[in-house]
Amino acid sequence: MQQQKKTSFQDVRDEVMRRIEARVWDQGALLPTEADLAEEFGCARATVNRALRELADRGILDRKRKSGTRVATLPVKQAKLEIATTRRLVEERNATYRYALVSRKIQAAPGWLSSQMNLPVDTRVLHMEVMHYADGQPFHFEDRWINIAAVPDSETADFSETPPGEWLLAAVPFSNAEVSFFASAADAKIADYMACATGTSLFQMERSTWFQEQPVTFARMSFHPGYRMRSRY
Amino acid sequence: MQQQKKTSFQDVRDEVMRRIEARVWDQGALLPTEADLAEEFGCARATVNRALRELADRGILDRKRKSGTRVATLPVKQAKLEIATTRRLVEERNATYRYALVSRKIQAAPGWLSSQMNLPVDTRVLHMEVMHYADGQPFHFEDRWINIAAVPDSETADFSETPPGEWLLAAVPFSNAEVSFFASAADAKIADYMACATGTSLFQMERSTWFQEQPVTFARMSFHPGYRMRSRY
DNA sequence: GAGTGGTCTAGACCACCAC
DNA sequence: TGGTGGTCTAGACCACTCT
Repeated sequence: MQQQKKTSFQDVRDEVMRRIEARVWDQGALLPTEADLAEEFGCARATVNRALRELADRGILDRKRKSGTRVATLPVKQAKLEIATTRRLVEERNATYRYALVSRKIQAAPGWLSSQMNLPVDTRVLHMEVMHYADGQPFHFEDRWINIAAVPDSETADFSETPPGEWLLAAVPFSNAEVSFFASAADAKIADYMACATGTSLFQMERSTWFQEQPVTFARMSFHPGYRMRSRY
Repeated sequence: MQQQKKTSFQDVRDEVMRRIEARVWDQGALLPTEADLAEEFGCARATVNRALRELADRGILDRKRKSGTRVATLPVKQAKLEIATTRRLVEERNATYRYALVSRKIQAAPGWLSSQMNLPVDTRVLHMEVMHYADGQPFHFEDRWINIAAVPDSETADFSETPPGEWLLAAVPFSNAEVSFFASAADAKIADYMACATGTSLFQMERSTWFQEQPVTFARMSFHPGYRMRSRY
């Protein structure tokens, strides 16, 4: 039996993390320089650099040229939320996914939408209401608005089988989005679709999407009563 | 005027991203090998590697040994949520933060908590209820449970001035957490503290925290009516 | 077996910034 | 102005996995 031949950046990263947790280096403490650590661990400086960079990306370390590397004082933690299609959300729960197009209409953008998406007034938009089901139970109701100018094909696309979210993901694969989560009471229409009482507290998500600075779509999703969005960090 | 001397990994990353957006490489398409790209861009293979690795970390590319690098077909997008102290949340809104300790009691862990945090039954826990205000308006109500065995100092700590969340961040700086977000109706007690009607739909967050496999704390936070949690990706 | 990404090395130069 | 992290290079070997 002999030791692993080389020191990997994971080894360095894990050992540094261990020392931080063990308070060998307390919050705000200055770490040795990359060169010193490289010597201690018997590896190249680039290896130490990659290890420390990864911890800095996670917010565990603060790094500054000349000043050196310090343990972050108020670690800013980040929870990562996976934003997937509804189909995937449902199937991850081992439930059967079903989708229904409720309504579809081309119209001029209402004022609140123009302002929300930063669209010129009276832009032509495609408005759809759709429902997603998990094992036949209401999963969420989706109010979807698409800027036709940004995605001309949407005007003639068939959304009776393919949910607009999935269609857009294929049509505009790499977009930027702004998302917000909140709670609100079910109005009569949504209560009807969700098969719950009016006024029931529902988890909701709104998302605005851009592709190369151009507004593409806005969606409001109202989840079934009791829905939880989970994450680890 | 002359060109920048060297090709940076950012240059490579941005150019690859540009080609993906321009559909030069469509979804699922196989990219050239690292060696080929290095030659094309006139840089070292390590530079290409770093650029592609960064895009793979973002979920834009799928990489496999032997198979090569492909444009991800269903880009799994990740929204990053910053989990900060309530003080910071409030001050980011340019509001004045105020905190109040409502109740503090040491007791045996109730069954639901034992099961939630994976604690032995009847473990001694510190239970606190606290309120956070923004410009004097209720911001959120916090139901906080601390495993005294994991953080012995908590038993004698003074929480009349320092919120438990901030105290714990200093006491147990690098922990793992599981968080869930949902909507529920305000009960009588919370409605009272939040100065809203019973039954009002509130955005809520629950967080369980561990440090080195040991359960540390559980908190349920009920935000004021209308609260939105935002993120970009 | 062979092709591809994953990683490490040793050295070098640069950019930033506290002193 | 010097010290520190940021990055690039050229080469090498390894690990995974497809065929």
